[in-house]
Amino acid sequence: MKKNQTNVLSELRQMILDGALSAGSRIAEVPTAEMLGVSRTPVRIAFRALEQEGLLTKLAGRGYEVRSISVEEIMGAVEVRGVLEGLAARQAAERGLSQSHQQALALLLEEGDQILNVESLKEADLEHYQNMNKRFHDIVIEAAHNPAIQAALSRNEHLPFASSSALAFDKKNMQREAKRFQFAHQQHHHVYHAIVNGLGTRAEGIMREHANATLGYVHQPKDSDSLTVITERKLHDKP
Amino acid sequence: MKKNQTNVLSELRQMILDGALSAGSRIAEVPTAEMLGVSRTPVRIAFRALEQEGLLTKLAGRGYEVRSISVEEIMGAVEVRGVLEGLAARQAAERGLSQSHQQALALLLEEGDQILNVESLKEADLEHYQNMNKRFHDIVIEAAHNPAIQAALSRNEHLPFASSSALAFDKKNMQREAKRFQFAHQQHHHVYHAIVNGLGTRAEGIMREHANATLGYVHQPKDSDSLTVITERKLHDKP
DNA sequence: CTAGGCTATATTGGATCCATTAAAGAACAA
DNA sequence: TTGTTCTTTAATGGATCCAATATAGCCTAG
Repeated sequence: MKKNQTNVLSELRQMILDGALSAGSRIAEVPTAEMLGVSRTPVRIAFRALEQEGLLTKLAGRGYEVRSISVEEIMGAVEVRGVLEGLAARQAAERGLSQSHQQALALLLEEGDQILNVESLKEADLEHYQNMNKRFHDIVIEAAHNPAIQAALSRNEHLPFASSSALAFDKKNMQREAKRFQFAHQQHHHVYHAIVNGLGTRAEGIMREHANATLGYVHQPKDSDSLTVITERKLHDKP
Repeated sequence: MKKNQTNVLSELRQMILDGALSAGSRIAEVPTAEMLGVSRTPVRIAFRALEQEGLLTKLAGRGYEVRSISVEEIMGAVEVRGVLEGLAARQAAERGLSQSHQQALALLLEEGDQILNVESLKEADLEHYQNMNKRFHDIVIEAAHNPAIQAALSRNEHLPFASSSALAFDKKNMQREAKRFQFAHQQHHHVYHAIVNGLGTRAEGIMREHANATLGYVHQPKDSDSLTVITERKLHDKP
C-alpha cells in the first residue's frame, strides 16, 4: 500500500488510540518517518494535525509527546459534544428535515430496533449498534446545515477515545451495557420524534441528555503499560 | 523581521480577514511563498492550518481558494459560539470562580461601565469596549476549566470576521451601536451575577442570549472588490 | 467547423539537504 | 567530589529538488 499524507495521519492516530504509543511517550519526526517508511515531510504535517486534535503536545526542542488525557478532560469533551449536537438537533427541527434525511433516520431507528431485539447481546452486536449510532448522529448534524457545528466537532472527534478503553463498552458487564444501549436507543426515538414535529427546544434537550447519559459510563482505563519511547536510541538499540 | 511558521500563518490570515485576498480568490503555494519571501514549506503548513480554520478550501490540482463566507454561515458560527460559551458559563458557575478570576471579571465590568458612561461614544470607545469584551469572554471560558471548549472554539475564532465588515460595528449608526453595546454590557453584569452565585443554568441561558443578541446585528458586507487571483501568471504579468 | 486527443505547464506531494537550537553528557578545575 | 563549561548530538525549521497529476489550451483530423 502506498502511503500518502492522510494515510500517515490516520495510521499514527490509530496507533495512539490503540495504545501502541502509550500516553506520555515521546515521539520524534525522524524515527517515526523511518518506522513508517516515509520521509519527514508527511510526518511533520501529521504531527501538526494531531497536535490540533489534542492528541500530541509539542515539547520545544525535544519532539512531541503523546498527551495523557484525564477522565475529567474526556467528560469535558463529551459535554461539548452534547451541546453541539443539541444545537444541531434544534436547528434540524427548526429548519425541517429533508425527505432523504427523514427516511435515513427512520431506517436507522428500525435497524437499531432489530439489533437490540434479541435475547442476549453479543459484543459484535454492540459494535454494530455503535456503528449505527454514529451514522444517526452524523445525519442529525448534517440536517442542521450548519458547517460551524461540524468544524467544532471535528476537534472532538477522536479525543474521547484517546485513553484506550475509556469510552469503549465494558465487556465484563454485558447485561448493564445492554440496558445502557436500550436506553440510548429510546432517546434516539424521542429525538427523531421531536425533530420531525419541529420541536426544536425539546430535540435539543433530549440530545444533551443523551450525551450526558454516556457520561455516567466513563470508567478509568487500566493502568497503561510501560512507556514506549520512540527515539533514535530506542530504534537502534536492538542487539 | 525574520519570518517563522506562525508569522506566515498569521500574516496570511490577516490578509484574508482584511480582504487583501478577497473571497473567491485562487491562491497557490509557490507565488505566495515568493510574495512573502519564504519557501514553500511554511506556506504549505499555513495553508493547511487555514483550511482547518475554514478560511481556505483546497481545489484538487488547482491550488486553494479563499472561501466566501455567507451570512448564514456566520450566523451559524455565532450560534455555535453561543452554546459553547453558554456551557462555559454554566461550568464556571458550577465549579465556582477562583479569587483571581472573580476579581478580573469585576474589574472588566467596572472598565466597561467607565467606557460606556460618556455622552457620545466614539469609534475608539467601541473598539476599546470590544477589546474588553473579548477579555471578559476569555476569562469565563478559562474559568470553566474545560479544554475541549477552547479547542472547539479555536475553529470558530476567526470565521465570524472573515467577510471584512460583517460583524464589525456600523459606523454610520453610532447611536444604535451605543444602545447595542449598553445592552450587551448589561448581560455581562447578569452573567457575572449568575456565575458568582452558582446559578449554572441561568448563567448558561444569559450567555446564549448574549451571543444571539449579536446575531441580530449581522449585516451584509459591501460588495467585494474585483477578484484578486494570486497565481504565476498574475505575478509575472507586470509589463 | 467541431470534436477528440495530445502536449505543455501549473501545481501539489514527498524526499533530502542545510542551518539552528537546545538538551545531555563528558571533561576539567576547584 | 562537585560544579561549571564545553562539546557532541538529537531534534526541529526552512529551502530546494524530484516525481506525479490534472487542468487547460492547442493542434489536428474528420
